[in-house]
Amino acid sequence: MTKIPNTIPESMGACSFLMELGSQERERLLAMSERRDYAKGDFIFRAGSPAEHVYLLIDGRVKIFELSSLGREVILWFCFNGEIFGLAETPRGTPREVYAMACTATRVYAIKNRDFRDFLGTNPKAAMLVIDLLSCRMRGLGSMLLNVSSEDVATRVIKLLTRLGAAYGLKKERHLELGISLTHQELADMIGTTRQSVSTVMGELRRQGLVEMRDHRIVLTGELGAEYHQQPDMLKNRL
Amino acid sequence: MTKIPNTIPESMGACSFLMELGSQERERLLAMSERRDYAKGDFIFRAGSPAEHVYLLIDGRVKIFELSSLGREVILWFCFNGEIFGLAETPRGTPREVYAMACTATRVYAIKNRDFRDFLGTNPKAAMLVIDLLSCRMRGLGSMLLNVSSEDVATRVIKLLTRLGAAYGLKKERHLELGISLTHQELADMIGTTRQSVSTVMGELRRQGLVEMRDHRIVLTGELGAEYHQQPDMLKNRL
DNA sequence: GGCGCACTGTCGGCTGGATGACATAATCAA
DNA sequence: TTGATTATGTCATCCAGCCGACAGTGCGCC
Repeated sequence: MTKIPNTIPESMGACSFLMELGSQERERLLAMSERRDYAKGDFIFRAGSPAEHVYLLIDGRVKIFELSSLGREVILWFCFNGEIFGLAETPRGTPREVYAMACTATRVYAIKNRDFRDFLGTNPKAAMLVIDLLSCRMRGLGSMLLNVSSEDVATRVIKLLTRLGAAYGLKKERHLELGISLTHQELADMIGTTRQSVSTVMGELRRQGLVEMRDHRIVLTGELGAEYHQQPDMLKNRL
Repeated sequence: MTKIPNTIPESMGACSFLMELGSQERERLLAMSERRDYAKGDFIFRAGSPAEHVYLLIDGRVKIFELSSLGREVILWFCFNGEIFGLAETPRGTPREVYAMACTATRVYAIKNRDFRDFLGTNPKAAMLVIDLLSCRMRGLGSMLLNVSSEDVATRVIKLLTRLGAAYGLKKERHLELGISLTHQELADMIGTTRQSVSTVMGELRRQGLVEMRDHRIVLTGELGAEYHQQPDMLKNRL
């Protein structure tokens, strides 16, 4: 019932939540929550709407993003099994500032703000976990900001791949296969560029033997797959 | 001794920390901390160094930033009296990922990670404050990311001014004067552009009567100063 | 005073990358 | 199978904004 599939990459543990809770607390949390299912493409919440719940992601993939004034998506991060999202606007009760959309069929448990707050108040360990989680996401946003605001597109793609590799990579021999499949459009929305530019860069990287595709998954090979030990010339200062 | 000057704009209360603590907890915290003074331009910590303390800012202004591979500064935020910083790397004990530099003569109280963690563990209210704080900063970074990755320079400047106005603005008659003075270079580093571009845009805004300078402080006038009630044509979709 | 330094204003030339367009897969539904 | 939809590869065009340069201004310091 509360099966948390162990397909969650270990490295994500840092940002997972359910797994880090003791089973007792987990049960307590789930007891005060309400199950909801969403189809691919459904919004779980939208910017501007009141923030009344936090969400535990049980199954599926959720995209957290903003919309620019021209309607462009800016993806802040993805959520996977066991992660919690919808936290940031909770404390002050301000309206949502981001969108959360199910990328696949998705099951979540929704918890009322007030209940969650009470839970944290009586659960220092859980509160600490939330602090860790927010810190982790903050650092992520910080490094995204660094990327977007002062690196060229090729660098941004490489850094993004590296980051994804660190977060969702599954080791295979000497390679690193991303456990998730993303479109060029999604990659572009994560680094503030266009689909075309991503296609071009990915083409170059493939030709240089740095990435390849295996059934829709990106595989980091060669220097990119080898855990950043030495940096080849073309990667210099880009990781 | 622990005087927190009331020059702190009220709107910043959301992100201030010391002020929100009860005086008892405040004393307890300060008791376990160590005072340190920095001159303008000193680093309080650097990216790469071990993260051993969190800091309470008692007096002065601190700039939190990253460095791009080309050596460009990317300013994440500024800290003012009463705020806490250096939190994000604390939980995992990972090295610093950002730089903290004193912009003016600065006094801080440094608290050992472990002590701070214990403090939070026994102080649900303080833990909740930290959660609020991190959430608040996360949302800030999110909106910065939105800006940088998909708006043009003029829009980014206007949005930045608006945000600064909301955070640090002091109401004067029909105007909004920023309580801090920033150089064009600093503004540029906050929105991922160049000093020249900022100068140009600020010139335009001045000519259009949207901003003016009063003894080194930026003053938002006209539509920009009037608290975003109606949006004039040129601001449409930019706020 | 007068020197030095840091900040601001402005310009012209150059270019990275956005845009739009189109062709080719690959995927899915019926 | 067939048609529709979505993802990818590639190109020619164009322009926002970066860069380098230089002049003007204000301010602190000796």
